Amino acid sequence: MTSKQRAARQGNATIFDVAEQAGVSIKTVSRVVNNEPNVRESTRDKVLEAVERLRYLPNVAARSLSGRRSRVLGLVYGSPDEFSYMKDVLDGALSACEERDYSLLLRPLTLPNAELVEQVERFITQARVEGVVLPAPMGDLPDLQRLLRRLETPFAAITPKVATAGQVTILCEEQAASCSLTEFLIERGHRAIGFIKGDPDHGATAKRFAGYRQALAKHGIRYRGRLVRQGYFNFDSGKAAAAELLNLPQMPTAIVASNDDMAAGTLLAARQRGLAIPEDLSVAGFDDAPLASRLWPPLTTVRQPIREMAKTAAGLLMDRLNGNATEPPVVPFACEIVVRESTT
Amino acid sequence: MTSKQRAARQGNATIFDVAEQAGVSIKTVSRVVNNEPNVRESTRDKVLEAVERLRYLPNVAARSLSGRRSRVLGLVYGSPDEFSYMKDVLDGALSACEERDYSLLLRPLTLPNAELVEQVERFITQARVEGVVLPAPMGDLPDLQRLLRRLETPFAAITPKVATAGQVTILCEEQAASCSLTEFLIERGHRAIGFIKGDPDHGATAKRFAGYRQALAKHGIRYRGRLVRQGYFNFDSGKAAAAELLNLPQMPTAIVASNDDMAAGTLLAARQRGLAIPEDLSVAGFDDAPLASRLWPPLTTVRQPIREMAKTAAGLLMDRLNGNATEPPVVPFACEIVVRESTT
DNA sequence: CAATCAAATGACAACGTTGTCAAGCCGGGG
DNA sequence: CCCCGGCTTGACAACGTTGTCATTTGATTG
Repeated sequence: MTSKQRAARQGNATIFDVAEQAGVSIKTVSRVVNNEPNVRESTRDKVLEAVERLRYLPNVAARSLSGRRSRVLGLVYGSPDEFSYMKDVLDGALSACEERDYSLLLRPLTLPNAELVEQVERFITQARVEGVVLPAPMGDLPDLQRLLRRLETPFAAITPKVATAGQVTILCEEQAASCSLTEFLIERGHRAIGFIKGDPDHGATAKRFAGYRQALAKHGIRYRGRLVRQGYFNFDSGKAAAAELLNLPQMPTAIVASNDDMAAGTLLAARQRGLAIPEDLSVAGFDDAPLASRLWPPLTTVRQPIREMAKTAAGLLMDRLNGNATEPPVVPFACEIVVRESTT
Repeated sequence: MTSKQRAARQGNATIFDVAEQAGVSIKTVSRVVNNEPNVRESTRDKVLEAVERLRYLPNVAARSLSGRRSRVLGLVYGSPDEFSYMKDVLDGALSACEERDYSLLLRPLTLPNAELVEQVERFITQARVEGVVLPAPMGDLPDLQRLLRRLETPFAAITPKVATAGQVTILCEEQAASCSLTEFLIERGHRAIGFIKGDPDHGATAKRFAGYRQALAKHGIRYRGRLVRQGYFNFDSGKAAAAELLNLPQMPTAIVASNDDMAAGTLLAARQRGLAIPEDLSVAGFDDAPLASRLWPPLTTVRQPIREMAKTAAGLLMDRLNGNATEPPVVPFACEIVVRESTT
């Protein structure tokens, strides 16, 4: 059986088949396929033609085994995380990987998790993951960062914090956005503005809260702790927190929830008290999840270009892995306020 | 440098290190690690101890290259698909893969797509994907099925159709569920029941519609085509279709939408006409997306155990790949009606 | 025209595992 | 006591690619 027949039968030609077809050595084929320099133009053409004809695709396992490079990126995320967020992260990361011919391996994690370090270490060493993308709030876990540094595995964190020295950091200006959102309400006459915080373990929580306080301070409005409640980025906690705020002797005229799911909970709590939105209460969220535009009334919220952020994160990470280190690796992204009908 | 030192430095021991440590050959280590028979108990213990001590993890690339097996499963999905659905599919498939030490590679596809076959072929051959999981509606694409058969790549389809002879088929009894849902409304006195169909390219669309008609027939209610509108499984199409139904001279007293997103659109259309839900109009959806419980009023809908279905799909697929073919590979799953407040 | 040097190409080992096949070991039957 | 056969074990090739280094080629220079 000739190699050509073998290729046809198995549906995948090897580098030997291409070399034979093009009348060169396998090493030259390798050079052409990997865009290495020092190949004569005519030779390159011959090889590319053979590649084309045989529909040759390099075997990733052999590549990974031979070279140092596995061409695999890892994506570590919290499995119960809001999924519209993860969808965008996934889309962005995958599209970056596709451009550079990388694979993306997923590692969902349930938090909190005592075995986190062990699980991720296993994930990285076994699959020879070259680099890891950490969408928020994964970049905020000190244990994880320490592990990645120990394994000398570069990573790209999407996070509102800037603590990841030396690593790719995709920064969303959440504090500024939260401040703008709060100001938007202040400018429309609101003075008693409630705020529902997110999960304390997420870096975004502090930033969004800081933006709220910053806006109050800027406009000389006294901060009142009783207008602030703790939530956990989910519907039920938002509903409960909102119910408390609406029970206050002096009910706020507006509530900012730290994400859309909690804003949806706020809407429900308001409805249960017979309040009209936005006439009796303005409500704003964060994230511009698909949910936001499906609710009634549609939510005023803050949109982050998550997909682009994730694509940039993965892209810069791969650039670094390949030595094209474009400094500085800290890239800020701006958020945008989306005004809908839940606010007056 | 001894192999032990090398292992310590690089963070990953090889099979040689383990063999040396345990005083056996690499082949014996391989046998132990892969749970192959015919290894003396005492030998097995020695090896396992060495594995433990060196924190040995087999190199997936070498495994893939050497054996026929890549231990990689592919998940082909439509990238704009409803993502709560994909989240469950992903969760389920990943958890099955984790149990069996497989990796899962994702291949999102935008449909319709002329290059579909080429893209998937590349995906499968390059990464040496052993088998493919096809969540609905991917299992309904004839081109894709033909390709997979040509590549001799087994697959597991999650679909309401039963057309995938010889392959793992995870069946959701959507017609029965749709029938029950419609009957639920009929039993509560509704006679003029509108129906919003889904995307014609999805297998689920026909099944859900058939269930609706079945229920009408069963209760002697005449089918009226004007009460049925075409939608495309998204919010806007649902809203438009509902608006048409609500404009009818004889407005339906209930509307069944083929998924929750279209039901959300229906809610909005009803609100814009000043209708009270469920007093003036009952609305029901399909899928029990997170959205369903966040809307007002919360949606009556149909829940499918998607996560379990995907886990079973991936699990059975891997069992087949490993020769543990437990026939028959057609597994039906029942749906469940979730009654909430959008129906009277 | 020979010497020199850079560019182009190739031979071969290495990557870490599994598959194949042969060999060693051990107990039981003739 | 020897032989047989099954359980254990090991030696070695193979998987398909890249890295290293040597060799060939071709042009340039003295």
